[in-house]
Amino acid sequence: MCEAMDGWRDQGFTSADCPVRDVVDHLGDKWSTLILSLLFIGPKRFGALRRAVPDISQRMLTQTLRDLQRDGLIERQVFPTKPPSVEYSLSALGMSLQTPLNALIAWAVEHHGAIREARARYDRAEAA
Amino acid sequence: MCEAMDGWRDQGFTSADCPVRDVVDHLGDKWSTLILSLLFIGPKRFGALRRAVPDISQRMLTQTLRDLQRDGLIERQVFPTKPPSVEYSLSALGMSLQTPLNALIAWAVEHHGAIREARARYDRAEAA
DNA sequence: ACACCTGGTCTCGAAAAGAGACCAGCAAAG
DNA sequence: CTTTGCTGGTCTCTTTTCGAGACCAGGTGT
Repeated sequence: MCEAMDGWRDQGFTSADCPVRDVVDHLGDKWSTLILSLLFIGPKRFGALRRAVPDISQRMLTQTLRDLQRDGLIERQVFPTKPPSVEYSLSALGMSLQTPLNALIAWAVEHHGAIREARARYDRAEAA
Repeated sequence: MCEAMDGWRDQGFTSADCPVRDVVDHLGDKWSTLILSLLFIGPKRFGALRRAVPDISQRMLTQTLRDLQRDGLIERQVFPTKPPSVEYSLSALGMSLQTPLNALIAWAVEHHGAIREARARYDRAEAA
């Protein structure tokens, strides 16, 4: 697809290592963006994240966190407390994502109404 | 999760109609972002999109386009040519997404290397 | 008559996600 | 001193989703 990236297409990206694919696919994990936006506020423990996103399964939370950690966006730190607690926090790389991601979130908030209207219109039209 | 959205949490969003969920989930469709980034360049026909993204199945392309259309981000126009051709283009709403989405794409391009390194580091560490 | 272009839809097997049980280790309650 | 609960996970099972590829209509070129 990097055919799309006007200025970037000449840099020799194939589908496989196209930055857009590589990065956006992960943000497209449905949960990743959500988790990141929570960590923008500050470090959170596993349980806190689970409570903050009630409809994520424990399994997916674990997996999402691991993926983000693997990509170097977040850091995992285990504290040897009585019930050992695990804290997740943004890495420097993760921090740098904050600005563009927040811009996107702001767009979402601003145009949410328009999208819901468009959806309703579409559904009404196809019902006929 | 809208607990996360500092300023927005008090506006009465539940999980169900939280703008972040509603919008980001769709961008998280893996293909949506890709298709949108192609349409930022200009209107494209179905076949052109399929050729531009070689590893998308026809089924998913159709579905992705329909979802984007439903959300009012793109418009579909049928031309009654000999083999009827269909052109997809951005709506005004879709246009407004261009700036924030491009910011994200720019981030992806800039930090792609760092992510790949982090990934390699992680994989090397867990292999031990 | 034949293959072929267009933009799709239908079916089927594989892969991924969700729900929920289960686990170890320790602490406080009873 | 047994029970209950908290911690952060993993394992299994079921449901959803996805990808590959066949098929379709209708017109055109050969």
